[in-house]
Amino acid sequence: METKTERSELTLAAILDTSLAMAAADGLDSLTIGEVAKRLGLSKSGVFSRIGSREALQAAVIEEYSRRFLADVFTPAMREPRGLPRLNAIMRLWMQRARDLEIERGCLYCAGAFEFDDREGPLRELLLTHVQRWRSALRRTVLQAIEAGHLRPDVDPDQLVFELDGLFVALMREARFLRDPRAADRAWGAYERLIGHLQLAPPR
Amino acid sequence: METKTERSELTLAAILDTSLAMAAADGLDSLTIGEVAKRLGLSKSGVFSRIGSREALQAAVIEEYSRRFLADVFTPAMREPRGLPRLNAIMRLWMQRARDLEIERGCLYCAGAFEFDDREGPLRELLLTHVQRWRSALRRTVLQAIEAGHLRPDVDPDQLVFELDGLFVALMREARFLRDPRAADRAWGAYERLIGHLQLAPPR
DNA sequence: TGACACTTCGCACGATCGTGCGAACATTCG
DNA sequence: CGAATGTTCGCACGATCGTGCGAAGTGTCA
Repeated sequence: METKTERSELTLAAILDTSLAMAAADGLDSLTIGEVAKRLGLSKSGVFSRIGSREALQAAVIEEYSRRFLADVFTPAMREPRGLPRLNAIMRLWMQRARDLEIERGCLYCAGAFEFDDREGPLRELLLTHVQRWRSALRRTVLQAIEAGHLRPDVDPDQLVFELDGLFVALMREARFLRDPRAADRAWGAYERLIGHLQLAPPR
Repeated sequence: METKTERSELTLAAILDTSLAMAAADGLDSLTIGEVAKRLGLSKSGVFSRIGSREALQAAVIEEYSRRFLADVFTPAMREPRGLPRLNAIMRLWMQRARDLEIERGCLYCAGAFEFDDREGPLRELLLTHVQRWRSALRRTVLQAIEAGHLRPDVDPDQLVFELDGLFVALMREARFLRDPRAADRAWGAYERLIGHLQLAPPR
């Protein structure tokens, strides 16, 4: 069955893709309708009529980013067995996505966090929801690794989630602001050392 | 001797203080002359004539932030003996400043890093200079701790600086975006565990 | 007192932003 | 073919931005 892709859906997808790149790089604030239109060779009102409003576009960008993030990192890792193997897969895929894409394009979860840390409103709420949903998934995986006996039973899952998630914010800053090409290696090294100390049977 | 504080210097100091608060909270981008004027009860052109240009104000804010940061964290820590005591003092004062001030006002080094990660220009250069100067000081302290035999000789100082600095970016995000009141405790706990594994004589 | 320096204000400018509206265009259907 | 539907554009609006310029206020000193 051929999906009835109307022309509008194609332009909408193009708008979303361009907007995603702009927002990840410079933040959701500097995502302007005029700039999106210019990059796509459309008129400002042409873009506007597709998206309804600027805030709707920003919300759509957040949703789309979350969708791709989960598809790249979480979904493939779910094929690994529960516990430490799955946690390792998550971290490996996460870092791989960072190395292949986000060091160039930027990470919306990182940039957005510092944009919306003091601002109230539906966009903050939406971003927060997605970030916390991801952290819950991470926490669940950590708990399974403890239950499976892969990690020491006295591991505090919230503390570990804080450190794992924080590692990525640190990686993004190191790679994109300081522009240190060794950032990805440093982040992976930090993870290996961290998880090594928390395993039940230490590696050696 | 009474310093000849002209009226203009007082208003300039007030402008700088207000601007610093605005920039730390919402970023240097959303630091607008009109908003500064409104908060101070001045006219827009009154503010403008004091600062010369918007970019000059942003640059002055970066300088002032660095000055206060060093005065709060680095200068007092220099009174501690070289090596691990001084490193511990730095981390304690840094976290204390975070807890007392920056969780409320925001951290310019963190917010600025994600604002200027993809943008070129003199402001990026200025911010980068100050951040790297701070990291150099941190690195020097780590090296002294290794030389003094407080830390294991195989410690990679750049890796450690990455993790220490990254801990703060993670702390800021956790406290300000996710608004977790346990963020400061988690960051301090992560530091203690990290440094505990790198000491020559492990604590036990 | 009048002259002068300094500080601040009122006002206007061009640019850019989001948004609304009616016209132009393409496509499909009767 | 004409009518209808959906997509995009041109244009205008009010708001806000940084900036420039001349006038008003405020103080100091001859």
